[in-house]
Amino acid sequence: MARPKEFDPELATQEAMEAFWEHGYAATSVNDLLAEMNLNRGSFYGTFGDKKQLFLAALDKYDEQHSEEFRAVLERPGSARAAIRDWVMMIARHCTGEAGRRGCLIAKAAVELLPHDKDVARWIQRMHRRNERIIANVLKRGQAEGEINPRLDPLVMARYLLACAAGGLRMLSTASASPRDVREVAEIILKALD
Amino acid sequence: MARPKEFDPELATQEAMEAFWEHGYAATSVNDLLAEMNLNRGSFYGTFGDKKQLFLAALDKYDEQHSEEFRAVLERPGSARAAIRDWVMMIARHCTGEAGRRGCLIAKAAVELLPHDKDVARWIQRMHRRNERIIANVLKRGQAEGEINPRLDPLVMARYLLACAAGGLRMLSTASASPRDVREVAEIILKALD
DNA sequence: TAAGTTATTGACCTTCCGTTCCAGAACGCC
DNA sequence: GGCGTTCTGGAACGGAAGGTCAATAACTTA
Repeated sequence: MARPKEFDPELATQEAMEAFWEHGYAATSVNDLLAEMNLNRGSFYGTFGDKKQLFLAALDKYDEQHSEEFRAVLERPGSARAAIRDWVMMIARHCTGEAGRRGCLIAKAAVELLPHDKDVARWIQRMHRRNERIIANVLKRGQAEGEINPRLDPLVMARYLLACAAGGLRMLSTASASPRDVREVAEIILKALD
Repeated sequence: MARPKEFDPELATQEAMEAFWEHGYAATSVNDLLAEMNLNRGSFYGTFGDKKQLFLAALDKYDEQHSEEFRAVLERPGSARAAIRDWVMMIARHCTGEAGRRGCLIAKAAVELLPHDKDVARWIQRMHRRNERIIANVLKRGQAEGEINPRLDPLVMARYLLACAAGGLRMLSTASASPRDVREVAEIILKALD
């Protein structure tokens, strides 16, 4: 019973996410965002509150899209061990080429804002725990089915995999390592499952 | 044969480094720097050129101080294997408590500036290659002395250790993992040397 | 002590920052 | 077709950003 929006907030959030992903939080000005989102200031502040709230929405959108991709691999039926392997190799692929250059939005947010921003700190910690749990569950299944060394602690191992794959391989990409270099390191990471 | 500076440029660079380390590049304004360095604008621009040049100088200073600490452990005489182990555990210690909260200035610089800043990109790549070389040399020595599996490729292994220790453990610290969590993951990383 | 050089100081410049506000336009409902 | 409500477009805000500049001060050398 009022004038409808002329833009799609979901699509606009997507554009904002891409902009933040490319340039980081501080280096993306509201003007940049308006241009990328094809919005004017009134619509921007009326819909999204302010820059910070939009950033958190962009984090949600990023996680939504990427966690879905990862969970599809990790939680598929069949070999748990192969699922872990494919997940690590998927990250390795994300760490080279164009996608690798951009890095991971969540990691960028953590480095740029986490020490001082309590909202972002909470958000990141929540995601990290969730991811640990997802991987630990796959490991437990692999242990139950005899594919993974049953003497390993699933939660510690999940932490290891998450840190080395999501953190370590990303670091290689910032050092502009070749796809082959990244794959070689990924293989060593996976050896820990034996 | 002219008026001498009233401040110590080295000390001022140190203060600038701490400020950048704490808040990142973009979020540290020139005004912030002036306050931390106890300088006025004229002296600042006269001595350091501009914000960006000062940042590169701060990176140098950071590397100078920290690489010395790491090399002292890595290149000491005695067991190469123990040296690698102590180095990883030293990083683990750096990833908890107050130091862990701040993270690593170089990693922060990489994430914040690398995709778009060619100067920083070059700087980071140079450092990364140097660090790879240092670790690979220790690994080679360990292999020659029969302490480390001789079938491992020293350079690949160096990349692995650097990525997982300097990149992976740092990630745990951003997720505010406990010292014990970090140590457990560090132990798994070191298992790859067997 | 005078000349030459460099450091200090603080005012000042332009540009951009994130945000607010308001007049006008577009819709659903009575 | 008026009415209430929301959205749009853009001007305007105060302040902070990075950087410049000219006047003054402090030192060395001749």
